[in-house]
Amino acid sequence: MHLYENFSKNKLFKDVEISTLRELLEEISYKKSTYKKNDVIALDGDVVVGQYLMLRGSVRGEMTNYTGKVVKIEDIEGNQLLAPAFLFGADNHYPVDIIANKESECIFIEKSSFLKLLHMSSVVQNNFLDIVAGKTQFLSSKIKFLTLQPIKGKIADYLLRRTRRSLLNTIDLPYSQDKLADLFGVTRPALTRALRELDQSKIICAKGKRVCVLDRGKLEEFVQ
Amino acid sequence: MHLYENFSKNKLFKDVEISTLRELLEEISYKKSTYKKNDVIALDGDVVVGQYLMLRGSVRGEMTNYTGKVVKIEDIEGNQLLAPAFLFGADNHYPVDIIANKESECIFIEKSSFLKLLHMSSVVQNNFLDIVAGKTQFLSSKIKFLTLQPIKGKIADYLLRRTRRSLLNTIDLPYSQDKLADLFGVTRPALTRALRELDQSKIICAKGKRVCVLDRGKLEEFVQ
DNA sequence: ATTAATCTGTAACATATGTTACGAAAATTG
DNA sequence: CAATTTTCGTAACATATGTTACAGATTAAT
Repeated sequence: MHLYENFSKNKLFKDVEISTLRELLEEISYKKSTYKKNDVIALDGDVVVGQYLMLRGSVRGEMTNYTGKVVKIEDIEGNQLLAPAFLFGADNHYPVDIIANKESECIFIEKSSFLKLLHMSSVVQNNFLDIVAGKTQFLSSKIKFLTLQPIKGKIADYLLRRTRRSLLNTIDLPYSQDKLADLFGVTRPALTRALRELDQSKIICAKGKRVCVLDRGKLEEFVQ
Repeated sequence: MHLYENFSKNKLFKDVEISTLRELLEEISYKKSTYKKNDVIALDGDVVVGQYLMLRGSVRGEMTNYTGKVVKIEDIEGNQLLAPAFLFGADNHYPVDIIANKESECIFIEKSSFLKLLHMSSVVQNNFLDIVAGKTQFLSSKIKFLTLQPIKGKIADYLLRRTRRSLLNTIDLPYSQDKLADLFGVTRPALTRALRELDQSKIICAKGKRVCVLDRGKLEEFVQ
């Protein structure tokens, strides 16, 4: 598969024909990098001088403080932009550490080239605006999630969202409890404790990574 | 002063000549509303069907949960956009309650008109992108502020930022402790307690709204 | 100036979560 | 399969913050 086809799956190029995309890309310069698991792509505070487009793989954005507390903000999988909102606006610094979850491949486009790209195509420009707006929306809900509810609320929120569409009430957690604790901004023993208590109250049945929602109504009461 | 001059102070129209602005505004329709103190401009969850531009006044955006816990996200003063990132992207719902702090005046532009406005002027379009990006940046730092540090860290962060540029180490808090507690996402007695403890440790001197930083170094240790 | 409303300091107590530590279970690696 | 590493369950204890309540201080309204 040629690089263009990889590019074209990126949300930035939604509704852009491959032929158009080829023309666009011929006008700008970019470079490709490959990252191994746990490689650091960018550090919190680094100056943002261009835009990363992920072609394949998985990376995570996480915040840490001096004491080592971690809050994972999100996993970014596949064909996305990294930190899209930080090339513009007043504060051009990465807000998180960006770290590869597994072998990943990115394209880096310098700001001047990226601006050119946006100016050449209003479709790309609109896509970019949608992406940035989506990021703001994501962060808003993240604040709600992180600040407005205690641990059981977060568990309930997390489980209910992930079993909403499936007919089954059972899911396999995609993370270890340790990672999930980072996502919730709490410690691992606290998360385990909360899971155990929900299990003992027969609201969920949690055995390792497999979790089954037994009483949706009661679980909903924890979401705030 | 004519309405146009009020508009032109809005960040959306940065670097737009008044004459150009007049032409732009003649092409689109909008309506003006006035709000009294504590009037609700939009509620969390309402569908976003257009863009509010504030012309004067002060409003706040705050999140609440069912139990009444409040987290004030920000005060928006003067010539700004309200919830700019929520007209685009996938989730077109207000993420917060938007409430007038005092008598305020807004213009409402429906989405179709607003799109027209963006398409008519690339300067306006760039400004809008900067505004949305700035919002994301603001929310990122908000997450750090709210989740990564305990109360004294928040106080330290707040005080240090506000005395950084001033030669004096003294500031008058612009809010009551009650409002400040909302901004920090904590309860008022907890905030008072923390302030008192910092006062007793001679790190700050807090009497009512007047707060003086006595030991910058020690205060910085609380910021994480 | 008086009254009413709001704000501040305080305290006793409840609760949620963090800290640290350890062994058992499970998964991964050689 | 055995060895190693990671993950999970658990517990005792520490700490931060929430809850509720009340009185004195300050500010705003009449």
